[in-house]
Amino acid sequence: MSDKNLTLDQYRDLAEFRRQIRRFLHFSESVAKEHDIEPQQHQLLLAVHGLPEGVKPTIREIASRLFIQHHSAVELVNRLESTGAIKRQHGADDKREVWIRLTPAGRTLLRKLALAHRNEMENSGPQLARALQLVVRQRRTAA
Amino acid sequence: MSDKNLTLDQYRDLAEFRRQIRRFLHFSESVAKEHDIEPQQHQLLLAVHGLPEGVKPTIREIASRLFIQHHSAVELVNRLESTGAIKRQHGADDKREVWIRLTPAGRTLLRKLALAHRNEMENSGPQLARALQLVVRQRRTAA
DNA sequence: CCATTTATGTCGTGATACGATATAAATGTG
DNA sequence: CACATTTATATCGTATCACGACATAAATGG
Repeated sequence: MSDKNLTLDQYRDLAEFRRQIRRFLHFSESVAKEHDIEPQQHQLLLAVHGLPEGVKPTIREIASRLFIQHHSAVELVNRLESTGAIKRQHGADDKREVWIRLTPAGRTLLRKLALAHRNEMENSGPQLARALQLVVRQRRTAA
Repeated sequence: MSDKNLTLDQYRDLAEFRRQIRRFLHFSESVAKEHDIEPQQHQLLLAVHGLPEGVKPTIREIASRLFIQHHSAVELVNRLESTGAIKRQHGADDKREVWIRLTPAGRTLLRKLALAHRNEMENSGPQLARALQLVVRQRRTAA
């Protein structure tokens, strides 16, 4: 099914794919810091605000969506709360839960960042798509 | 040219795109740690081995390709050298330069990781492509 | 009613990336 | 050819982040 070796071109395609991801992430980190927010905190804001319909914005849910442990999410929430971008709201139903709510300041901040990202996708989008295509294509035509 | 507002769906598409990137990176980090190497060190190995034809594997070149400062690359190289995955080779031409060379152990390690990534792309590839498409499409049909 | 599970929080640690700073080799300019 | 400048690498202290280990409180299930 899958060959046990890789050609040099396959390494290069993988490297180029990672490079494009890093290019995008580097842009994202720069924009975040220009707006005085740490990159990971920005991503938590986006994850909360971009939650699908009907999903509760709890610590655990967000941690799961960010692929981090719950206590890592707790720390991000602590920092975001201290800067005033979010506030904690204790669960009305289940009192163990903590619901994360963006403050007006948090929403304003996220909107600026999201607009910058939307614009950047005009550059990153095609480059990422191309690099991704090369990796996936090589995968299919291997063997 | 670009609207100053975003719909909730646009936030959700951006969030989903970031989620897919994080899913892939989380997989990548897991595989790296299973092979007893730190994620960033793995990426440096790949960047070196996947260098285009004729590009010198110097610290500065690699730092540029990873979008990090040169001294951050120095630290990664220090750790990789201490684990025996790479070795430093002083530039024959320009004695200031340090050329990074994978050791046989480093190449074996990278090959295992690259194979695992190539397989994973079968899952991540389509999911990433779909999420990316939604973000870029929304960008085009906005306004 | 109490053992267990679930949700969140605290603490200490290690990897990473950075700015500031340092050193050595190469280069340019008079 | 001296010497100021640039280039390539390295060191040091600091902050963010993610983790494992552990703790606490609320919900749940025999």
